Amino acid sequence: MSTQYSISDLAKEFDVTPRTLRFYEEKGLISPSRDGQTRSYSSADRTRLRLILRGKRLGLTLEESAEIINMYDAGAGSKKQIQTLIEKIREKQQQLLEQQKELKLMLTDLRNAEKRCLEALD
Amino acid sequence: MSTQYSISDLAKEFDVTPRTLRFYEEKGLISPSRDGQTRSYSSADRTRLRLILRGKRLGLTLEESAEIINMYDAGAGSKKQIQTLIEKIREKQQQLLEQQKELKLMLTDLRNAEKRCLEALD
DNA sequence: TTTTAGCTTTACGTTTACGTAAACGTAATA
DNA sequence: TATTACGTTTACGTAAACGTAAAGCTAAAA
Repeated sequence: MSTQYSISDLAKEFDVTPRTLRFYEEKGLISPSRDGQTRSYSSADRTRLRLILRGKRLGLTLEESAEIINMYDAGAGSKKQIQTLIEKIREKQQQLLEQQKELKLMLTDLRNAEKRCLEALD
Repeated sequence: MSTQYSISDLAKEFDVTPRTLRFYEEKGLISPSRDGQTRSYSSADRTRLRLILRGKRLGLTLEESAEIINMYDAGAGSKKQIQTLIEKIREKQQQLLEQQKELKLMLTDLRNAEKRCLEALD
């Protein structure tokens, strides 16, 4: 059998609580299989979790992350579906590029603030 | 008198509701003066608002934005205060740099997803 | 003068992303 | 055998960031 993870395995690895993982499942973000009653996470589930958390660190909502993740998984689908996906992907890329600009602005400002503070230390 | 703005002036310019501006004031993020009973925003207030919203677009909480903004404004203060500020500024810079990495990762992933989708269109 | 437009405060409602506790099952360990 | 550790579901609670509605003041326009 391929590697499977328990709920607390993943919780510890990614520093979240089991509650969080159950919540993500409730929201349809991850769908681990069951070993009897208990959840069993595949490495694909683990990857999904990593992507969700990456999205969170960028300030995305869970829904937005779900949208992006479903883009990765979209190999199948009709031509029309795929084209819609491509549009959404490009939209999201645009958003991230904007965010990158804001981030640079803020970093510049912070460096200036630091400089002023250092100068104030004379 | 220097330029002053009404609550709806700023709301329109930054595409937020007056409620949002009152909320920020309630949280101590902006402190417009009063023209009798009504709020009157200076260009400094306007700048603070711009910084708050920039922080929001980066996924910062209002409290985090407030922290950063207070860094900009910190010209005065004791040496110890300033040194504490500098540490916080560097911390925040570190966070933003990490965020920048995540962002690049996600952009790369999205470009790959786009590519796969395009290839699936054969 | 009455209506309209915009401002105010007060206060309860809403969504997101979980936290926390109750009540229970199971399996290994003391 | 009883405790400990881990899992489950169900359900109410919570913080953040506003939305929305009520009730009232004020000035300009119809």
